Amino acid sequence: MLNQSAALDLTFQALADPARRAMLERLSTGSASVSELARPFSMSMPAVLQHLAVLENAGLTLSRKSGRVRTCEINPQALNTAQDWLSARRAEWEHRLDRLEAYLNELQNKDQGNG
Amino acid sequence: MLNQSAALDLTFQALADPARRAMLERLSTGSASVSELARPFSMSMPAVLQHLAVLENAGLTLSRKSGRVRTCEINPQALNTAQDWLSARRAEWEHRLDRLEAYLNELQNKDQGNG
DNA sequence: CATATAGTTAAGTATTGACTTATCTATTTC
DNA sequence: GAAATAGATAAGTCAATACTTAACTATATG
Repeated sequence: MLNQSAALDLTFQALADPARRAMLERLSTGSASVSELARPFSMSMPAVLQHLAVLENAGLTLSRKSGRVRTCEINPQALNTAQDWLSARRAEWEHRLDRLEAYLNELQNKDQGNG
Repeated sequence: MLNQSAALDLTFQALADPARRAMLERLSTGSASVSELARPFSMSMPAVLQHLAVLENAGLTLSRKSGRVRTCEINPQALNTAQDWLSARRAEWEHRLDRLEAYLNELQNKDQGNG
């Protein structure tokens, strides 16, 4: 069990690499084998495996092996953590802007009363 | 000018650190000086400045100096890049699930026809 | 003007990250 | 069952991160 902050660390860290994002983009269109995921990259297989380990460790993907083929897929709830955090920040920030706007309106009304 | 992928690299990288997220959380409630942002942390001032530089370099924050005080704030459009990417992935992924569902329904209808 | 305050720069260290090559293990397929 | 295929593990390299302390520069304030 991982605390919220550590989960965000892993998630954002995993998303910070273009190769890993590309793998997620591929996976968001359907599951794929390791070699299939590796194909677009000019990168050794161990490098690809490390990227996949980062994704899986962050809970962004799942995989199971059948025969000699490992099939990877996106973990449904995966992006929630990240999206929720971003949404919360934006909500807070917009709330603050609303308050500021209300305050400015109030000031303006007072000015009109005084003018 | 930065390409889309490099911008995402910087953004997610910046978000991957708990101290930087905490600073953004603080800033999403209103602007703050450097020392104000530093206060909650048991971290040297240079370390705080480096975190702030990462945030600003990623376009997540803005700052200006007046007198001897530097005031930092959130950059409005900052979280868009990250949020858009996450939304796109989720959209793709859900679209795929919809297609799968449709396909499974189709299969079921055929089965009923054959039953 | 002396001193405290707010921030900045430089330089060094220790850890983590993103790879590499080489080697090795299972599974298919012919 | 020999050879190709799919993936895994080990170990090492190089650069980037996340800090540190020390020293320095402005701007306020008593």
